Amino acid sequence: MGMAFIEARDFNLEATIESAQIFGYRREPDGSFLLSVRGSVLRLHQNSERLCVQTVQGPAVSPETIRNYFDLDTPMEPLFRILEEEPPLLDALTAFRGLRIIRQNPWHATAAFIISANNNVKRIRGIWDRMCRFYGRHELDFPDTARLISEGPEALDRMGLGYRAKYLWATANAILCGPVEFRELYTLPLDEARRKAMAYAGVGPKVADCILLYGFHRPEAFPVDVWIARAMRRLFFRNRPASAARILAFASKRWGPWAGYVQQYIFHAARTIGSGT
DNA sequence: AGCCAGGCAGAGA
DNA sequence: TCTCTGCATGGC
Repeated sequence: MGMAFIEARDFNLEATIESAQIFGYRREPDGSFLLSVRGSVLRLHQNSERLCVQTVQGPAVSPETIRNYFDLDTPMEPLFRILEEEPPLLDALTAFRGLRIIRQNPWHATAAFIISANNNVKRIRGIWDRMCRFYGRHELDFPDTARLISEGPEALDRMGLGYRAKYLWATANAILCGPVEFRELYTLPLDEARRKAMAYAGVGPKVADCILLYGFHRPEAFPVDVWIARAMRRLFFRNRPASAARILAFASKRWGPWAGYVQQYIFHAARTIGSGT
């Protein structure tokens, strides 16, 4: 069983994993996390600035891959400076300093956030687990597009996605048949990438920004869901009504390339610390 | 027991 | 472009 230690400064493993950017993981009683990274199952434990990585299943994962997966080589000072200059966001920074955006599998992000529409985190996790158990080789193994399609649309209908099943089915087929177009989302200008992403079934403005932020690591994307909309109105719009489009424009202008990162701190704070006062 | 959930698609104005 | 509605399901 391989074991490695990785120096990880300005990193908060718990906040990173539990901030609902990924849904397939298991929290162990001792506080460590079990999750699938690039096809292998890892057991992760953080001890101050040291990350302990154990390979539980599959080939050993290199430290470089771990650093890339958790975005550990991006200096966080610019983000911390931004958050320090925003009084409404100081609590979130204090609570979750070191929360980072994971470089997850693009298809996983696409599937997860198609499932997430008009849904709740508990249930999204339940659906994710069910799909891993049915399609995968183990309980953290989410199916790739080919595997999903191999079982036919009826199998997907039994996973509890409701009306989203047909969206995920259509999008899985589109991605499998057009992998080059899918990969273009890494490099296309943001608005063009948004339009391309929204061409997939079940992908609107919000899910498109989730796909770009979490799946293609484009931190300038800023998904506005009901939690973010509420928090932003309260923190920056004096509780006045503001459309999602207006909130997005505000965030992009104010935080630019870090908007998506700021969003993750606001989102996690809104869901865990609460929206009091 | 009804409201809500990391919204989207389609229709109509 | 904008607003409005129906939508599957289950947690609370």
